[in-house]
Amino acid sequence: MPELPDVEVLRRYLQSTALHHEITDVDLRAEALLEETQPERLSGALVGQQFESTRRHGKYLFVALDGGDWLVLHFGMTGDLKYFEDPDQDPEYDRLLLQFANGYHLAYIAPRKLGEVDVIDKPEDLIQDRGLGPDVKDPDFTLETFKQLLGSRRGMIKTALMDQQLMAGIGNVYSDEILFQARIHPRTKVKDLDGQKLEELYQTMNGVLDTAIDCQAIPGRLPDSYLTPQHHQGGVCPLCGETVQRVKVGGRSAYYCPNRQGQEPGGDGG
DNA sequence: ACATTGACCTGAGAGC
DNA sequence: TGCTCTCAGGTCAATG
Repeated sequence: MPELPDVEVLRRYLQSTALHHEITDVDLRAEALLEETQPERLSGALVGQQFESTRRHGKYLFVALDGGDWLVLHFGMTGDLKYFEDPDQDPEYDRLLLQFANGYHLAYIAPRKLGEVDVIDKPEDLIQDRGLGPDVKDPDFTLETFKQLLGSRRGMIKTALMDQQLMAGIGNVYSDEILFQARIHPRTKVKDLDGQKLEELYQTMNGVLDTAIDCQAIPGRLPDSYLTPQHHQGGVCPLCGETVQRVKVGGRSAYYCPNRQGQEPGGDGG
């Protein structure tokens, strides 16, 4: 779930619920989620403070505290947030639970504990330390940027789209959705895409990400023409009914429609 | 450079 | 019911 659109939806959710309430208690139930923060610093930075604003870079969510620190949340493969009042609504697998002075709670949910919770001085530090590329939804991420980054790539397009060091935000599901909408086979070599095709891909990428955000990143709300709800074995192409194919790309399962996106590329060389 | 694999950690679902 | 196996939306490190 938590790729750029999902994280953007979570950012807006937190923004509209948990801002400007004093944090009165912090309960971290899985210390392994802390990658570069001492447990004491977490509560020390949060208790008595309020969330002031939010930022997102790729799949990372940053929340500014009025004390000057930033809370970092990364959602791994299964992370989620829930803001609630009634303790009976405390969700399963809540790994971090914040209590606010208004009686509400914010739960960070991570069944697989593959996410990250940290407190840092500023987002730029983490972006630099992790070597993240530019966020693909940043206004500065232009067609020219996109073409320039891909210009030196020799590998497959799906791998490039998912490389957070190259460009940040796209994961396995949305890379497949973007390539499906652009009618490009996931194993296509970047160098085999001409300028025209790259421009189409760029426009498609923006369209898919914007649409997904508009749909709250809920697969069932996506347009009927979207592949994402069929992103599993036995799924069928929403446009032609062909059974989707699964291939390994960069260690991940890529799903695509062999009818609309072609068979394995390569061989004839043009 | 790039591809591949395994590790991290846990749960869901299928098959027996 | 219980066991085993495979897969899962991410990231990182090690190895060809």
